[in-house]
Amino acid sequence: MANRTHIRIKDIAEKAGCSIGTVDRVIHNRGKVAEPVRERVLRIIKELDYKPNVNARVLASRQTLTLGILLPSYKKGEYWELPCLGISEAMERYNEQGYNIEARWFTYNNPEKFLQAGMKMISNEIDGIILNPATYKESVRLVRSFFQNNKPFILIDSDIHGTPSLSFIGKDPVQSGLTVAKLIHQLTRHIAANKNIWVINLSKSPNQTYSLLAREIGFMNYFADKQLQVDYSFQTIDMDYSGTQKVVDEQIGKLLATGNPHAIYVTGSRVHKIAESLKKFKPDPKPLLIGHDLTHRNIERVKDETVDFLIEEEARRQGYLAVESMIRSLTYKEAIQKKQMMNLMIYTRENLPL
Amino acid sequence: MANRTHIRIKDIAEKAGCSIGTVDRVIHNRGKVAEPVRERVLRIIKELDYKPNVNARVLASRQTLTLGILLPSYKKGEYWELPCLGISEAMERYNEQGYNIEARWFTYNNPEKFLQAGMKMISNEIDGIILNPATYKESVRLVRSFFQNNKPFILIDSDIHGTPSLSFIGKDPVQSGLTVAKLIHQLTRHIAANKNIWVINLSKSPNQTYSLLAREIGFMNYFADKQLQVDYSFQTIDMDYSGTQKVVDEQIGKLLATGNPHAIYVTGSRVHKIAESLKKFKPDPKPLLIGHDLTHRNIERVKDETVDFLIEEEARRQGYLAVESMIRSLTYKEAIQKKQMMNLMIYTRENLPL
DNA sequence: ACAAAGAGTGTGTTCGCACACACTTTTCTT
DNA sequence: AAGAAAAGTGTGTGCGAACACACTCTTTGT
Repeated sequence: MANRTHIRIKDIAEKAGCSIGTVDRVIHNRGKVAEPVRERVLRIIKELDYKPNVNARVLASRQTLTLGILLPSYKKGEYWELPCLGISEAMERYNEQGYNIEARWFTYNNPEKFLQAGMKMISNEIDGIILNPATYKESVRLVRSFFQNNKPFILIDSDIHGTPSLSFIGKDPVQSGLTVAKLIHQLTRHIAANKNIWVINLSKSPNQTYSLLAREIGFMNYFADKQLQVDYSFQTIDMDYSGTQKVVDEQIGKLLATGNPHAIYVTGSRVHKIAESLKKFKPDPKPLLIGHDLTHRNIERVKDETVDFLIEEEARRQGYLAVESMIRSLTYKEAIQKKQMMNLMIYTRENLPL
Repeated sequence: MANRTHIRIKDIAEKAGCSIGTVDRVIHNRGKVAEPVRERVLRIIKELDYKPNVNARVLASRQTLTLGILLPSYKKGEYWELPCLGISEAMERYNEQGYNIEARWFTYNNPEKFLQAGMKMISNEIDGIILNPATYKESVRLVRSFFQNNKPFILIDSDIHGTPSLSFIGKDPVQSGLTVAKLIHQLTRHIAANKNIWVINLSKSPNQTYSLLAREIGFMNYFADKQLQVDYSFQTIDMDYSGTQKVVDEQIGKLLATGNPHAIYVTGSRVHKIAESLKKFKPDPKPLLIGHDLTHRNIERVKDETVDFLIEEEARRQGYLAVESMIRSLTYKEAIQKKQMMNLMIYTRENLPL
């Protein structure tokens, strides 16, 4: 019961010898306040370590926040569904609690659409933007416009370094590659022969190219650092994934004809496609298969152990945090952590969630 | 701006043709309400899917919640520090937001103390209890008292099945064991010889015994299921950890004299002790070393790769969620999920957090 | 028949903050 | 010097829910 633990703006006003209205003006940087008074109030706020009561704030300011969401288009079960689920979850949760958060969704499947949709958001009454950057050039252009139009934005999944974003939420793809390399190294180190490793870049949307490449770089770096090139031979395969399983099958078939790898690393989220192929060709011994992201299809393949390990970067949480960070920033002008790095999770059949 | 999205008790009152006071009485089950009115109100609440505004609630009800925390005693850097950090973090966060959460901490290092401290909490003005159960017998006794005295409680880390707890927060230790087994299996499968595995139970506090045993069971089950007994030979070692590294060293020294294992699984959180020993004896080839929990010391050993993998069960988050669940339950009478299972994380040098 | 007890209901204040508004005092204009 | 503009400040209302209180209308006992 007894709660004079929290200090209120009223307390500050009393100590500063002014009214709560003035304190309010200082806190929100609005209206005019005499300089000495402002300083006094700010000093007292610091001294008393004033923390605004979030509940009272939300209750009193019945503003509606409109978020603009700009992400690659996706089909059900694909990677981008996960961040979207996180975004929706966060919005629901905040709305239930009395906030008024709205979203305007935009998707893209090529750089032009990306730029186009992004520009639309500027004119609209959108308070903050959450986006995944497509190609570098377009992203830079877009971000510049955001900045000039004073639209705060948060990047998720892929970063554009040196950008004036509120925050980047995601993970260093190089680190992902390193982790996969460590796994493959450890899992194959007792194989006597020279180890044959495939690295498959399976993607269609050009936007993913960067992070896939970065993963590959991390992957290769691991082996280079440990000077393991003698024991391993690598083959990088860029598959232009056009949509059908058949195309994948064909290519895998051809490749298998040239030899059976000990391990396959699929740098994107479509490792299940490779798993399907492998199911058909049944190479013996079955190569170790590692990929990324907990999509439904990938999870199924881990369950039947055609995929051995999945790495994931808390895709869903990325979306959740993006919304949360944006709300905090917009409604309380709170400073947001510039980089919010996700954990890298390693999943296998035995520790799948659920 | 335009927000008639949320419905308020006032809206319900209007539709039901009564005052907000009456609605309030229905919602909180207090005071007298005519049966037909109560039913009408309840119906409307359902129909309109009324969700109370959390902010208004917290703001209006300036109650102080006192939580009783009953956990094993620990030194800095040990496992139980992690859940405690989570608990503190949650309390801080909620207090910052206008709640008034207090905690009363109790620790134990033997079953008697456990029971004793637990009983103390009943008499005190404690609104809810978060505890880790010690031995089975004492836990059952204590939990019965809680129940009879109408003290809600949440179990973390270890479960007592069939207990009338608000929630259990943790992970099935059998699953942990399975996961470690999978890792060790995969990591050693290409070793030609018969594989020699040590399972070390290193603990002093009897309360941990159960989860350690369960992990061992899960571990063994994996190999049994896959009928791998032919390829593997296991040696279970119960080390009565008395505190000094020396004792551990001695025992490890003796064991190594009898042969070099291919892999070592330490079922508790003290794998760093084994790592230290291994550093001294330098068995060649270095056995694979796997243990549990992201304690500082374990993290150091993963960094220098004397420990190869750590499994963890989101220890910190367990504490956080326990507090959060308790608050939700106490202040809003919200129903809490009976079992909140944590993710099993696999960590190695390349994907350590931070 | 009248008071007391009980059942059922409505009103008003409060929580801490946001924000609109009104107000006073000072400083410019011409 | 008078009026306008700017600078600076305080008050009041409302957000949605909790809770105390006061009130009306029955029912019961004597």
